[in-house]
Amino acid sequence: MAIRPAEQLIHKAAWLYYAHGLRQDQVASQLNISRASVAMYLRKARETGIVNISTSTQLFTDDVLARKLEDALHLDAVWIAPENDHIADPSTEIAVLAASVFLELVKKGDRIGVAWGRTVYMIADIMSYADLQDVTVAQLCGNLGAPYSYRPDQCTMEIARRLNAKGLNFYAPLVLSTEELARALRAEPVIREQLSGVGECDLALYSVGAVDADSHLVKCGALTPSEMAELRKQGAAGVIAGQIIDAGGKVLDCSYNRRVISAELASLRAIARRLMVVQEDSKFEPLLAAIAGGLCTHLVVGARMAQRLLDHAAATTEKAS
Amino acid sequence: MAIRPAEQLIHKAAWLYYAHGLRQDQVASQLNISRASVAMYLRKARETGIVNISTSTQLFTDDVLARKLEDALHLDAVWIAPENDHIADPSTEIAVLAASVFLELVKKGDRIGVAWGRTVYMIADIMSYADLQDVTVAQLCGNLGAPYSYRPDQCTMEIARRLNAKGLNFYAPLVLSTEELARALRAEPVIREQLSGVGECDLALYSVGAVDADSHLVKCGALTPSEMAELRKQGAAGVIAGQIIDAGGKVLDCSYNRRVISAELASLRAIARRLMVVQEDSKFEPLLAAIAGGLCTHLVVGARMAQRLLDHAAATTEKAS
DNA sequence: CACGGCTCTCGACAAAAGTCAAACTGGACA
DNA sequence: TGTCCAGTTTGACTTTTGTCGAGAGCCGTG
Repeated sequence: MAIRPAEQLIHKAAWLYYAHGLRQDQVASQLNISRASVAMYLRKARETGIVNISTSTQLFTDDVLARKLEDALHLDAVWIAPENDHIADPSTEIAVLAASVFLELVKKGDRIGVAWGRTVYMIADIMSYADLQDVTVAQLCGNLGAPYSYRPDQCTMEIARRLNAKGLNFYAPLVLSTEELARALRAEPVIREQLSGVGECDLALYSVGAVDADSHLVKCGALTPSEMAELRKQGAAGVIAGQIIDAGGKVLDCSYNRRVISAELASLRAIARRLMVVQEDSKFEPLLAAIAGGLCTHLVVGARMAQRLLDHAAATTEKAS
Repeated sequence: MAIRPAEQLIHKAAWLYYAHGLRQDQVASQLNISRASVAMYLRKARETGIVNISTSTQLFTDDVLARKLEDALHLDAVWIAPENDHIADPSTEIAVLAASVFLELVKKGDRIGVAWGRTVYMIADIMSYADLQDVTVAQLCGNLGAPYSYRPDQCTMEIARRLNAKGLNFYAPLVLSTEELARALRAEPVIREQLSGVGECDLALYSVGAVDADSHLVKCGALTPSEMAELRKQGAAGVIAGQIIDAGGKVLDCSYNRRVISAELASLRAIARRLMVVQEDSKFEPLLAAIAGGLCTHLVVGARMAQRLLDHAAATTEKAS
């Protein structure tokens, strides 16, 4: 990890330019190189996270709607991505926002737990690089050899790479074929240690999955569409870190869940900051379930979803009174 | 604290430009304003800390010398500002570095204790703005009505202003004329509360003062040159947050110290991260005393001072063996 | 209602930064 | 030793950004 001479130069150029406010040609003459090289070094510095340019995400919390949602759902912070007509792709907007929010929440020395899914991977993919020292990114659930790029281990590793952090992968499959095997595996020292480490995380990043044929669990072969439909009838409302939860946000009592190797919900709740990001409007019920289960303290959603959540909360309190 | 419409625009422009990577003219057409206005908004955004551009200070820790110092003095981290011939003003360089380091160490929700002095004020003055929410900057010692701009309360307030944080000033003078009065004042609920709050700080920022006629304490009239000389004879080695310490880093047993209203050294040591910045080469002995007293976990110094510290440490261990 | 004083905005120009093909390095290898 | 290659570095060019003075709107005031 010793700094290579080339990197030295990048650091120096970045320092002179960004911290001292010199112009590129001044930096160039200080370092005895051409201005073009300086420009190149600076680009590298930005790309690798040697310099960090971050914009405050205040704008998205200062929304009245966001404040109301925080109150109504008892969340620590809510960010709402606008979904006007002239915004090309709301779901990308949400991911960009989520990436910014995430970077704002990460601190040096943190241990971060990440789950997986299209959303999480999209955030990882969009996220800018940062040079955080002493950060660990830990996988929250077992692996699934999916034909997609967003496998659990890939989500973890990509985020670790972006933050220049240590990636901690899970050495187990997400689902096993029998409950005994899952139990036995969970008792393995390596796995047990990893699972118990979840509660020591300072920050979690995940989304919530839908309980339908489009779910990752189905796409990746962990469950068949009919099994999924059956679970739904039994009360499945959402998927968190590979586990099925009911409308109350509790682990559903079913064979599938007993065969899963993943972080216990109690461990997740022990994480101080739990950032949940939901892109799809269709994930309304799953999100409600996750919130009911206290699985989220920080929330990033689109404007439509936010409105729906607020309407629902209002209707619920009205009914109660 | 509600966002004004103008600030809304600044936020939006900053977001589109920095987070989405649009060009200024694209931002301008999105927001239906001229490109010149966008440029102006972006400057404001940078100036007010809505966007944060920070460069990693790795370069200055990755120095071999820095590593050795960390080991030799048992410090958590050391940053060394270069002092080559072509660096115009080493002391400014140290302050710039210290400001960056400081911003890197601050986290949201932190409570920060700051002492005072030329160095601290210079850091505050040089420090770029940031939009940290939920940060408190607390004054570590009583006030001194000095004919300088770097009064204790001003150091505190300026840093608070830069971070967009809450400033917590001390409602007491630094030195009183009698010990009784100091004791009585320390017992006052307001003051007592403030003093006991020091230990709850997450981060401290201070320098160490010299024990000579140039000391702030003398310049500001807290002590006469001859009193200072007398204290020196009694073993005074440095000044920390307005208090005189001996070579071992302990509070010197003297009337002056008993008349001072300031954070107890034990409270200071209870702060997890203690950033000490020393600009002047002449403050070698005071710095040694501060380090001996465990008053510093993170250190920013110039190259010459670093070398001297290391030589001293080597000599000391040699003698011991 | 006309008048300064004020802020905000814009167009045009100047300055700075980004980019690219070509030249140049310093090994690795035949 | 020569040649090839991958990665830098550079000068020249283009694009983007910063700035400044002029003008437009907008108060409170005489």
